[in-house]
Amino acid sequence: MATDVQVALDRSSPVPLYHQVATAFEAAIRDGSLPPGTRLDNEIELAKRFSLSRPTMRQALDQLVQAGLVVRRRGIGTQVIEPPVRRPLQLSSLYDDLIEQGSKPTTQLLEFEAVAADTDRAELLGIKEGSPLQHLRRVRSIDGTPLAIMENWVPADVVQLTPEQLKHSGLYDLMRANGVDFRLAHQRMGATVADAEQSALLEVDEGSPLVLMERVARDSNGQAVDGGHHLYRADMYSFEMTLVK
Amino acid sequence: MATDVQVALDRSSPVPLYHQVATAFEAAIRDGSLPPGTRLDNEIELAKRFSLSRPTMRQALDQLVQAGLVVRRRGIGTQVIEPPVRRPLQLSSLYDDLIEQGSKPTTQLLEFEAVAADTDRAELLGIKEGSPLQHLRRVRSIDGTPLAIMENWVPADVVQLTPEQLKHSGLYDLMRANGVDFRLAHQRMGATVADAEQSALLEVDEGSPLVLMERVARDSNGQAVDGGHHLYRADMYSFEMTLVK
DNA sequence: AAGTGGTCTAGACCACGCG
DNA sequence: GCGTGGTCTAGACCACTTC
Repeated sequence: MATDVQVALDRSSPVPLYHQVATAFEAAIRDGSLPPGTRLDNEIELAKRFSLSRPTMRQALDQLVQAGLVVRRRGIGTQVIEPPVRRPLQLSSLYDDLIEQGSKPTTQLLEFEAVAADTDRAELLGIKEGSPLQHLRRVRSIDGTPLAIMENWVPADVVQLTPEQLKHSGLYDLMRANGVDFRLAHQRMGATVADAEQSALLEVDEGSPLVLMERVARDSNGQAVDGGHHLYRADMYSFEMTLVK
Repeated sequence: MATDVQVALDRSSPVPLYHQVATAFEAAIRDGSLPPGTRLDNEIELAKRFSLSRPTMRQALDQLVQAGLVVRRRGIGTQVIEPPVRRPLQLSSLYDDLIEQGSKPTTQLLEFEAVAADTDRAELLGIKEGSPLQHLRRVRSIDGTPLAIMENWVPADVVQLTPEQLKHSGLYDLMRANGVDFRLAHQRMGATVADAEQSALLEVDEGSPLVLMERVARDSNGQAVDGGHHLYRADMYSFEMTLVK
């Protein structure tokens, strides 16, 4: 089996070796060099080829498993999996597609104000009631078509935002640039229908389906740094994920 | 900081040591023995305490990170984060979810028939057009309240289902019992609104929001073993997940 | 019996955060 | 400077699948 993946390993790079290797394999799988069903060499052979130890090679392969790109079975080997099929009809990840095509999302800032945390917000973010928050409400559009209404609450002590900044950058980019180190997020996805105001903002009929996402993001201290409530047009957005056992 | 987690390690058990340790910590975190903010001992200390090597102890801690239970930072240490009401991403079915919550779901089998794969279905499952499939359509209720309309396509060569079995078990349980080894699933979530038939089945108003989930599950061979198209009442279902790093 | 991945060990050096 | 997690090595034994 030809598993001729080319890797230019840079041992002086800050990027871990296992990640360099995994990235190379991921690229080879995605561009078709390693078509679905391909059986990779065993990990000892691969480790030898890249002059790595077996544990390091394993760490790279584990990353591919986690990404849902290969399956591994003892006694059998490692095989490239069938990629998920994107159906052109119905719901599609138009947002991702447009981003890949080079379209630029634009953001309209509807509201930006300092507020005190009410009971719900305080509980959600794990902070004291009455704590100072920044509340923002935005509409994100792509090529002039509204895609989402995004409402966020950011604790004032995390970062001080300005309306000017928010017009030119995404919230998360902005927060990262200000030293916020996102580590994990809990999110919940559901569905709802557009009311009068929402339908006007998103340019859809009242009663149209919307994807609802609520998210709490935390930094490396475990401190909540953002609470988000987002509504997406269902005809322009769906959330794809790969679950690995 | 008192990190007095008790573990009865069984080295003769088929359960890996790192998993035994991780499970013990997970239990301690979930039951409050290790409240949020608790700082664990460093991994070398922990390894010594459980008589494990450092890599094995690390593997256990990595599992906790992956589950979104702790954060680790070099130079700082390992800290327990907010109480994990959320469950991690995992392969599951609605039936499994409900069982875990202690509820008693019931299933009504609307349709069960042998069909040949049409173009869409063949592409979705990665099989030949015209291949024999089992098509089923069910309504899942909980305590008498309809929760979901579930439509599935299962290749005939994967498992032979019977209507009788489907009334008493979840589809995934049934398939597992027949030797199907689920390994991964690709799924997509979106939103839609109930049409006349759907609203009648789910006992909601026409135009009510529904959570749409499409899923392709694969076994350890990478073969597609189920294609599902599920509609959930938005007022009774949402999907929670934890994203790490 | 041969080959595979899964687990485990006992070290080593490095990058980072802090005092 | 010190302690922390992050990375990497070079082995070992085992469980499982296939022939």
